[in-house]
Amino acid sequence: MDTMRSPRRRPTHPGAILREDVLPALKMTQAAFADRLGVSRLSVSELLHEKRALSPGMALRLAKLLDTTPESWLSMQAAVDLWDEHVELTE
Amino acid sequence: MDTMRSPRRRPTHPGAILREDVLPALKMTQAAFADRLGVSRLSVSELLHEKRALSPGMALRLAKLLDTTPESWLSMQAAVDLWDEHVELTE
DNA sequence: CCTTTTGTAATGCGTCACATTACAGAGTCA
DNA sequence: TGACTCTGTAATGTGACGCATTACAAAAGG
Repeated sequence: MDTMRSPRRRPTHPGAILREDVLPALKMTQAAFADRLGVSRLSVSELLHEKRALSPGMALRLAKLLDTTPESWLSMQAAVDLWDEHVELTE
Repeated sequence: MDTMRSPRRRPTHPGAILREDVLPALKMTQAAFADRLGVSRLSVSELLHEKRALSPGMALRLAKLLDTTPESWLSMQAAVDLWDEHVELTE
C-alpha cells in the first residue's frame, strides 16, 4: 500500500493549503481571517507564505473556525518538521 | 468506532512510554541511552519525566535507534500539545 | 561503604511564535 | 488620478522552549 512513506520531497506546508484553497474559498480577506482567528494579520500573512510553522494554537483556532480537526493541521506541519529536521540531521 | 476522539484527560506523554516501556525493555541506563541517541543525559532525563516535549529531532533519533517511525512519537506529542493548548485557550 | 545512576538546579544560547508599529507596493474604484 | 483597501515585509520586544554544560545531592545496589 505504501501509505505514509517518507516523501522524496518536502511535504506540503499547511500554509499552502490555507493560501491556495481555504482563503480563496472563504473569499475572506487576510485581515478579516486573522480577526476571526483572533490573531494578528502578520501571523496569518507569514503562515500563508510558509514563513512560520503552524502551531498547536493555530491548529485549534483553524479547527474551530473551519470545522476541521486540529490534528489534520498539526500532522501536516509535523510532516514538514520531520522533513526539515531530517535534512538538518543528515547534512 | 470513536477512534481518535478528543480525550477527556491529558493524553499519554511520549516520555511515559520511554520511561515505563522502552528503557526497561532495553535494560539500558539513561546515560547510555542518551549516548546512543546523541543527546545529553539531561535531555533524556527531563523527557522521561515529562518536563519537556518530544521534539522532531528526538523523534528522528528515537526512530533510528528503536526502529520505529518518528511519526508515532511526534503524534503522541502532538496530542499532548493540543490538549495543553486547548486548556490554555479555554481557561 | 563505595560506586553508579539519577533528579534537579543554574546558566547560557539559539530559535521561534506572536504582538505591535510602520511603510511601501498593488489593486480597485469613483 | 487621487483616495482607500489589501498585502508583503522589516523592525523590535517578549516569553517559551529545546539543548548543552556543570555541579551537587540523593537514591540504588553491588
